[in-house]
Amino acid sequence: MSLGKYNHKKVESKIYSYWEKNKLFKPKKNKKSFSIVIPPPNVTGSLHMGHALNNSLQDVLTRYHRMNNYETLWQPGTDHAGIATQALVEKNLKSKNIDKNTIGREKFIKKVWEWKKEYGGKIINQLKKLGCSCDWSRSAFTMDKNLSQSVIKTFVDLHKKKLIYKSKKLVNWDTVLKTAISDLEVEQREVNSKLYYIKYEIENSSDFITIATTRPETMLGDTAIAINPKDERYLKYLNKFAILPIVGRKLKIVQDEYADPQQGTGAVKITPAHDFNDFEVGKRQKLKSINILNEEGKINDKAPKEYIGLDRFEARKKILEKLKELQLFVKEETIKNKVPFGDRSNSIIEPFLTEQWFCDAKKLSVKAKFIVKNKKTNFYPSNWSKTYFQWMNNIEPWCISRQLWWGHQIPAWYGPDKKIFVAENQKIAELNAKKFYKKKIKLKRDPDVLDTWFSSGLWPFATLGWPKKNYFLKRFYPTSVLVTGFDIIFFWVARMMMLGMEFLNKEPFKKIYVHALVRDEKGQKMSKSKGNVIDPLELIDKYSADALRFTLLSMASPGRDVKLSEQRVKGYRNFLTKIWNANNFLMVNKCDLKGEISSKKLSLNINKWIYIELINTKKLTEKYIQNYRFDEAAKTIYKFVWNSYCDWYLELSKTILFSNNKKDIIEVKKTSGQIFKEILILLHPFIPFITEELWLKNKLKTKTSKYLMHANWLKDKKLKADKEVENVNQIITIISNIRSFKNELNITPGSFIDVSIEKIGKNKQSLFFKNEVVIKKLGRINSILNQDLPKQSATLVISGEILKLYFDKSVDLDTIKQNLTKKQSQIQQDLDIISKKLNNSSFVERAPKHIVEQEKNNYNDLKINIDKINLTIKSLK
RNA sequence: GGGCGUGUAGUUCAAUGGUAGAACGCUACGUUGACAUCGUAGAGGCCAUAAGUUCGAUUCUUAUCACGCCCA
Repeated sequence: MSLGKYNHKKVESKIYSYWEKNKLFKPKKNKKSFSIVIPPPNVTGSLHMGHALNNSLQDVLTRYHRMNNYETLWQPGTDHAGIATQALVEKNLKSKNIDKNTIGREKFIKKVWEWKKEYGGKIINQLKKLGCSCDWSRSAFTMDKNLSQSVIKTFVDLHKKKLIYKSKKLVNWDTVLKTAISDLEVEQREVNSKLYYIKYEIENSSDFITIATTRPETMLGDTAIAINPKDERYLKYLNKFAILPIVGRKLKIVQDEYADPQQGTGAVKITPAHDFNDFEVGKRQKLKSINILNEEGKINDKAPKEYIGLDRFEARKKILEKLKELQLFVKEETIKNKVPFGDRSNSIIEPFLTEQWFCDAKKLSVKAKFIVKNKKTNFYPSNWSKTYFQWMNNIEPWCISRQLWWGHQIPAWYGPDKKIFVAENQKIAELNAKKFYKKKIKLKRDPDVLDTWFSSGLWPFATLGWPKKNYFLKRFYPTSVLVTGFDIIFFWVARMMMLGMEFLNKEPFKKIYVHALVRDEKGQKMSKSKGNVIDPLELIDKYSADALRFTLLSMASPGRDVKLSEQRVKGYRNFLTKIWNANNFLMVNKCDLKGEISSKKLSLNINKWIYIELINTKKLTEKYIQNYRFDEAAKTIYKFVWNSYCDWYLELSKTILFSNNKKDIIEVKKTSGQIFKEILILLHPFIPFITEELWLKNKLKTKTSKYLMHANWLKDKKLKADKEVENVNQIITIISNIRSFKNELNITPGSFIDVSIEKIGKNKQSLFFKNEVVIKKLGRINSILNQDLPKQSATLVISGEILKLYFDKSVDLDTIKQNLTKKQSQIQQDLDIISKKLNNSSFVERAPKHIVEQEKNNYNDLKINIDKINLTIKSLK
């Protein structure tokens, strides 16, 4: 009888709409609370494998706690992704021949909002496909009004505390995006470069000093040459001047430790406006900084005419040509060096002298470090705290202003004399200005916006309502756990810790679970350019969201990358089918999922056995979830459902279901149904769709809800394993042994045989007779005899007990002997090892007693076994 | 240069100071009372190398060799 196949496509969308319609994602008042804030995906983004893993993990935790009497909030939302979004909308407009500068800031921002309204929900819908049980009614966006207010308040407060300040410094400048970016957004890449050696003439002399540089174009901004104080080669030039080629500027020759005698020629040109090290030298030596670039990376009017307007790389070429012409070019060497690239624009980053807003991260880091050191916040795996400290200990001022339009505009206004008024809004700023200037003054607002991570840094409390002290903030802050990838520990986690501690004086998360990256099956990072990207939505379409989730979860071992292959997803799809079919079996046999049967009242050994297996599985699963070992948790349930329940229990139970014993049949129907119901509950956090579907299909319900999503996990029940339960394990061993034996002897597995247990001790014989029906059915046995038959038999030894099997066709004695001999030598090997140990007096003396005892028992067991085998081999001769 | 991590079955990964496990793949065979997206059985490992600690090391320590990532 076929009961139809599982159609995940229909089921998953249907089930999700039920949950949504019935508002099951909202927190329900309960004793304890549990909260997670989602790492907000970029509003421009679409779901990739990293999101799939990250959110599957969060959903397991959320659903698990929701089903365990926690008032549970999974706070969702998206990030406005300043640069990415602006670039995207800009490109869209460009394709319509609209330039953002002609329509102006206000209209452009309107366009961005329009774009957001139309396409910004994409990733949210994709998260829904994955089954995420976020409270969507609370969905937040970093540019929302209330979040913007938190951002402004944060800025103003930090400014008041002098933790935010404006300063003229070298920053990392992206010449494509025309904005400053933070250190973290710069990627150092090793590339093949050339080191050029250039002669600078010494003033009033025929001498030259040779310097080496990879960036000759910056010489236009040179203001000194540095030599190491210990470098005797150059002492003669001290306090003299060199003449900057092409430009003709006089450069002071200064002593500075920064000049490394081992590097290049040991003399180094100093360009304070275009190199971070040179900038420091410039400060020490009180040098002028001459900026020779404009914001597009082109040479500006501080340079000789012929170079003005040239791109930096064009200028490099021209300058080298000119130097050759002037015979000041010495040589070039091919070298490898690290060059900074912008992670968004992929262009070479320029150190660029500008005025920017900075946040004093060093001061903010103090409390953030303290809280982790004191274990109020713990990393899982704990090693990540090292990464966290390493960065925190070497923290630099955080450049927070960006020359963009899309983002939180900095709440700073300028008077005509550039006096800065930082305030929550223009009115207050103007009021302050009025006080300051003693008259009404028109102020100009800072055009820059804040780094997107600045607002993301407020995420765990701003989304809960801060600075308002409402119910959600009180109930759910600090959040229980943050689930995130290691790649944003600095970007995001560290900043939330700093800002959370600064403003709420409480850690934003109690735990930080750091998961790995998802790679392809060969271990390569997935990237569009490599073409090895596996689209989670395609896998969902093909195999279901449940299968994808289960795959990702069972592969999420700590400290290891997830190497995803489609085969695995397929395998777990089969698991879903298995569950579906098990349900079909229960339906066909009218098993009772709704009835309750007390575990204490169970009388059949197989029922007790499966019940105990269930309890153990549940305990283990709980332990693993609490330790964030989702891989082990998934494995544990998988094994229980497939092996214990489907392979053994359901098979064993058939002997009763198809018998005439009404009382036993009822007990089996109830037990099989109840265990299955518990399986649905256990599995729900991992594979929510199919479990909910089966729950609804069976019309199961709890006191408060008809949805599985709001059911509770099995309460701890105690059931002790008694001898009868142990017997089930023995029965399984016996059946397995008989099956393998037949297989080894090439006996058709389907054929029925007779078995004699005459040689088995009387007390153990009862096991066979008490469980005769089961052993006969699954072992395919005609009759179990307590007397050997007068015909040819094959001898099988199972844990030291001898069984005689009678086959219809004659059996090759040699094969049996071979088999026994093989087993004999295996056991002998083990025995040798153990006896060696037991004969070692220092082992017996020093090893813990229970280990010695255990080894002795092992020895005895093996000895009995091998003796029986030896006897059997002899009897075969 | 500093830091972190990983080397275990064909593959992907577990576990463990006391006889090495799983999944997938592979091989053979199919018993129609849920399931071939299945069942039963089977093959597969000097636990990277070397030394040390220990009664005992795949597990702890150190070194070496590979590979990966982060920071400078």
